[in-house]
Amino acid sequence: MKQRQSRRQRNAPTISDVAREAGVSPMTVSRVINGERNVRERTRAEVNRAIEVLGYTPNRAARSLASADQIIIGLLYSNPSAAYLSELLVGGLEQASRHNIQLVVEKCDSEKDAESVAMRLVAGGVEGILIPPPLSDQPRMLNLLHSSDTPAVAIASECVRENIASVSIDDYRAAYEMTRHIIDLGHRRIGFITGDDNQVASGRRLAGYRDALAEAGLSHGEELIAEGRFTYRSGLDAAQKLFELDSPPTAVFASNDDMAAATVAVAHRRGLDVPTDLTVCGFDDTALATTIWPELTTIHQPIIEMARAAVDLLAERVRARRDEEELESRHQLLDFTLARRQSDAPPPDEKRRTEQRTRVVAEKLG
Amino acid sequence: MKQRQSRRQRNAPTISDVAREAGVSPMTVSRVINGERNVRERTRAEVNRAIEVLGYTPNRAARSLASADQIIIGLLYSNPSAAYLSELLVGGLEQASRHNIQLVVEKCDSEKDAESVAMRLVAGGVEGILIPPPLSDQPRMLNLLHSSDTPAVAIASECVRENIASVSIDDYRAAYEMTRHIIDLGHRRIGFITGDDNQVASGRRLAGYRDALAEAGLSHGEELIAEGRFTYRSGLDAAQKLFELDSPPTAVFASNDDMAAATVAVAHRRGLDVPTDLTVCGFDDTALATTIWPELTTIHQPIIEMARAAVDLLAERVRARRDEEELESRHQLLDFTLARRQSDAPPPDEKRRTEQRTRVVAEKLG
DNA sequence: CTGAAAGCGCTTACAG
DNA sequence: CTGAAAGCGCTTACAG
Repeated sequence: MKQRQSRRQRNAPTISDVAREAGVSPMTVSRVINGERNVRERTRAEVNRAIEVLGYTPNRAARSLASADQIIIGLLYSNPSAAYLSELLVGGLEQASRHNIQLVVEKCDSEKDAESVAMRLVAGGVEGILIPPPLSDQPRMLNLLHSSDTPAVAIASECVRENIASVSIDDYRAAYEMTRHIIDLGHRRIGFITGDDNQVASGRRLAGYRDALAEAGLSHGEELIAEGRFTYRSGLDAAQKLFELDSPPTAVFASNDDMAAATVAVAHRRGLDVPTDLTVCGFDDTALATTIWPELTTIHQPIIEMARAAVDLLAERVRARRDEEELESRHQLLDFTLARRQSDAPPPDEKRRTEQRTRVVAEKLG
Repeated sequence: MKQRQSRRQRNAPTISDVAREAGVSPMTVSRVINGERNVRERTRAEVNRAIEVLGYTPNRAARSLASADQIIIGLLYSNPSAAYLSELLVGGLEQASRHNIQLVVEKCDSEKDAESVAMRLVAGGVEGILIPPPLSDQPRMLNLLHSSDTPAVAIASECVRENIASVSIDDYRAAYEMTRHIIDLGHRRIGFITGDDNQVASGRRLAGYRDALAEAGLSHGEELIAEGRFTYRSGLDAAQKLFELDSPPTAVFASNDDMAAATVAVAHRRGLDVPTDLTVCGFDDTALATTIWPELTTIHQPIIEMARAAVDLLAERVRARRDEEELESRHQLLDFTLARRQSDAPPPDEKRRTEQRTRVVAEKLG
């Protein structure tokens, strides 16, 4: 009879080696490893000695296969924010591997697609789902997760659902502080470009801006608030509108970096220097913020940490679900920072502003 | 007889479920999953359908337990290209998990840091390293990997080292084809903004531009070639220089999107419409290309596929190394595509161009 | 307190 | 090109 060739490649000692060395069964070794108490003290000591002698380390793959304690969670993303995604993945993967959690990353194309991909993931054994923006702001998506009772954590969204947790920064507070920062520089007429109506963050950022102004006694009408939709294109139009005001702002705070960049472009076309003639601030701290010139003062979100926190939160929920515990939804807020760069400055003095306005008018006439 | 209670906790589909669904043996499913080629096309299709239907994901623990051949590789990146990174991760992770390879993603801050992180990875059991740009263009990094005899694959770099493989697109060919595209639109004076001197791709892109012009009998002096360094800022200066020529170009081909975007900005400041008055093309197809207005015509690199290919190549090299085989370095070229968008058009007719030039001069004098 | 048996989900080695 | 069998290293469920 030919001997079947062994399949072992590494020759690390196994639980059976330890058992043989200690003169017990593998089961007993397993008990000792796992700290179960129903093992006679002498037996335990003997096993520990054998472990020591052989330099035994349990095989992780075998453990999680046998115990079925591995958690698989999914990260479902749609295309828009690629720069965002990279940080998300870095943070998420790190935390997942640390806790022996398998993170399945899936892309979907449309909103419709997202729902079917989510259901396929769940059908495929994924026990919880991580939803980054912009998916985390789609009511249908959240409703689906909610009604299918799938543990889920929404990132950078505070959409409240009973059984969905979230991790985000305090958009209201961040917008408030940015506005304060601009006020402290000496600005009195501060324009604002809003974000997309159907993202929750948009409203919060606007509210932060409003409250900071009100608190400083600078409330003015609605003319300094221009509507945007988070796209560069919409920022172009919104900035245009602000500059055409009879008394244009000396600073513009846009609800994201794309629109802030668009504002800088429009300012340049009109011959305004940033920040000497105009302060422009953004939100999000995407790659664009440090690509263009001048680099944008903006709000930085700790995306990597948010991803880590989201993984932890989700793992906790998945375990709770396995144990059939009820878990209330939890909304975790992480700290943002105000990244100050080259696009802000005190307002131009009155003389320079008059010169400018004259120049612009002259060009129009010419 | 009492039925023994099942131990399965999650009810994820297994390889047997897929096999049953597809009407084959688990072995065949395993072959399909692992991309072995000795499976009939029809069988393979059927298995893939079953996988899709059930939403099957292989259990990692079981795989690595059974195969005992788990490979750990590292992806070492430095900060610059975040949008790039996300695609890299998506492609790399997917392929890695497919082949049961553990991908350790590590970030480093500086070039110096990169070297120590690389060595730490290797000391910690990582058997091969993936190097994306801009690290893949740093001679010291490559030399280190080379001399420490660590299997490595450089992405988007064709730096030749004996034992380092690479995956990239044909930068020369891509630049050649973009230049041809601009010529075919009718342009005769085509400006070029170069990339950073110390990246290999820069030279190749320039050569592609040069050869396309020469072939079309359009070679002119060096005046239409402006030096850039891949940054937005350097693009601003380079574009400025091109526009100040006595006979400025009607089209500008920048060596990357950042500099193309800068060119658009400068054109706008000078009152030139893109693409009516000026065609601007970029390279890389980063997020910026579709953020700004007009969206840029540019060269798209299949980054996700490059990452996949890089993982495969690296795994092959790690295995070869385990078996103590010699493997010569391999340089794999993938296909790029020319993404045509809104920033290119035929050259303005002569009349309009004269008007423009007059306007610009008038502004200067005024 | 201890152990024999079965099984986790996959792959290797072999046979057709 | 396909499959039956054995085994990876551990744990669960059960029986003493």
